Amino acid sequence: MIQKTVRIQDVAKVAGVSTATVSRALSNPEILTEKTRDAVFEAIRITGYRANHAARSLRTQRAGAVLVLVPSLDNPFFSQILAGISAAFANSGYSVLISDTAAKTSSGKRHVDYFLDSRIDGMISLDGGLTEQDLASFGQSGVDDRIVFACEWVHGANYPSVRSDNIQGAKLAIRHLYDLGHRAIAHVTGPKGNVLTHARREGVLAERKRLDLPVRDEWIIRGDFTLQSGREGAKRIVEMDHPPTAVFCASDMVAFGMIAGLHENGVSVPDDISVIGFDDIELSEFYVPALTTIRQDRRRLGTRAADLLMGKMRAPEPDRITGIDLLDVELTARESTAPPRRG
Amino acid sequence: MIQKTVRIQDVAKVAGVSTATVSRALSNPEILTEKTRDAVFEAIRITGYRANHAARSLRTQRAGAVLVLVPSLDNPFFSQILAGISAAFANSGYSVLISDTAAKTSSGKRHVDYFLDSRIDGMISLDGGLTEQDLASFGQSGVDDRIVFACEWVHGANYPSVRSDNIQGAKLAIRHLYDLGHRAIAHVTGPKGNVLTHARREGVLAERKRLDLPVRDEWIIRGDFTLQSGREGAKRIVEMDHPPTAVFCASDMVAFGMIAGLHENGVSVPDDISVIGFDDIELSEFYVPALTTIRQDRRRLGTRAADLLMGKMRAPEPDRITGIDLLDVELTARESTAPPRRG
DNA sequence: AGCTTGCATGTAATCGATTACAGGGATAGT
DNA sequence: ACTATCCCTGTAATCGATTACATGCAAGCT
Repeated sequence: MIQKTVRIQDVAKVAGVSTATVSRALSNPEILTEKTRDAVFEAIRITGYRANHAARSLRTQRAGAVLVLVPSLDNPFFSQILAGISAAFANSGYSVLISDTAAKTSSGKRHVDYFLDSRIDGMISLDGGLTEQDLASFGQSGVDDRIVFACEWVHGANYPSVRSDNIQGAKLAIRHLYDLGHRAIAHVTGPKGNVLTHARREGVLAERKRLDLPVRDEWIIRGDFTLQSGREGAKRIVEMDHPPTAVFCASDMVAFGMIAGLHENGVSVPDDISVIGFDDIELSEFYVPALTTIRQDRRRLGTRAADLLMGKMRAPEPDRITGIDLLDVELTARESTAPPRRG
Repeated sequence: MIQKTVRIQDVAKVAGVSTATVSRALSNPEILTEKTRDAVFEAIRITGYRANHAARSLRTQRAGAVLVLVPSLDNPFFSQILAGISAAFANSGYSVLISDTAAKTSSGKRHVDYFLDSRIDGMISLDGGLTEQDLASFGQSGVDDRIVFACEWVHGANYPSVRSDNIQGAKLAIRHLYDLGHRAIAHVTGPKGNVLTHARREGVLAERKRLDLPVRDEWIIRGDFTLQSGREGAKRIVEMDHPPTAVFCASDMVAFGMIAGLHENGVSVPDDISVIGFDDIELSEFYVPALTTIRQDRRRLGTRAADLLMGKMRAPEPDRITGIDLLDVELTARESTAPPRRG
């Protein structure tokens, strides 16, 4: 049964008032007489009226939606951040659109298009790897001040961002391995150019230096946050003349790939080699061996970013605060790390 | 630099034509003279014009967006389905909105609201657990024929759906364990009321009967597709007087939880107990032991559903085909299953 | 030449909600 | 009683793109 659209006029007619009054009942109920207000709400109930989003959006020049850019939905790491964002926007009148940047590359669609088509009012990017071109487009379109980064960020650009203390996290990881007695420590990094890769490696190098640990170029292994890259890292390690006794992986997914890869080669974790990850996704507790890792407060990363963006979108304009909101991380020790085997 | 909005009028002025012509250049370029068309495109280039989505949507009465309902983004199972959906809609003019139904329950927002606000033209639900109330709302609003289910479906309701052959998958799993020599086989189900739970259990029971396997009530264990429920299942199993020698888990995530839980209790997989999952998410290959599982073609599940929905949305109306598109599944044998230990 | 046909383009109504401004009624003050 | 004030409500313009209908022009036909 298709029922033809109920317009604000229909409600007005039923309630015996003007369209303006109906509109006000919805946006400013307190300025109406109680009697009028009740009549309108009753009419809305009777007619089953629902505001047409397109019409409202056209008139108010606001889209009522925000876009979240996710590097990859394959990685369960992002789910809790998204949950946090969704929760924060739940009763705000904004819809949350999610777009997977990895999937989107195939189509030629650019993200600034969402702004330019006035489909969104703001954006949270969990992807720090936007192209120069994208960023330039944002600048030119004057939407710069409705963009917030979470988790990742863009090096050198002045967007507000919420992020974990990655350097500190990496230091904690190295320190943990050191305390267990490890000296030969390898690190599987994230992909080239990624800001997290850089920050975490920086933490590794700093702590390694501070503790005066032995250094070997081959112990810094390029990865890309995927399971597959962890497995490849494992292959590299088992072929080394001087293999490390412990590996710090730049993400939990990499750590899983690493442990799986070592396992395939008959190397046992943590008996032969210790492995530590980064993120503390839910699965880490359920891996075998349970993964020692650096915990990020993913949900808070999301809610903070959402609150930040809502503030930006509400602000009159000149509020060009581009602060960095740094969240603490902590070590979660489980089974995948242990003292090195006595040679 | 904020530049004021370029309207279709501005383009028309620059090109020396009417607004109608500009509009036509965008929607029906072939009906214009080459000369006019070029002039319009040139003017669009010069002015940097972008169509206002709200205005177009208001006039055409189409939202240009579809909504995908996901039970939980925590489960990486859904990522590839989403990727498939996104890819299918990539150049269709539709945006894809993603909503996590688990996260949404906290807010009072109902999914039919998206239709009623004319924010979306159609919906793909990966969640078969919509409330009666939701379904009734869809029916009343006459949006029934713009809804497609993928992966899950609603029992007894006549929505078109794309799904894997769950019964067959369960049978394959049981058969695989049987062939390895197992006779005492347990099954951790999905949550109560879920259609997948039902189908997979049905497959288990049918195959168990066909192979004349021993039956024990406690060998059917209630789960809910989560890691946690797998772990709890493991706890139940280790406390049994007559524990099974193999367990078929209703999802890979449950299987991971199961293996982790068994491990915590000193039970080794597959040496002591074999475990098989369902889904074949990417991680299954990287778990230790690598998980034997039933493979679903997740990406195709997504693209098929998307194509189906696009057809529905294009159709004149009466095309009320409510078919079921059943996709084949296959067994992927890995390390987590092995012949039972010789007592 | 006069008339039809067909095609390209223009004019203006329209989608539905918001809101500036106008208007009207009640209350209070002199 | 008359006027000023305030508050509530109504009228109508507006947001920007689409499209039914009108128009005008050129080509083809008799």
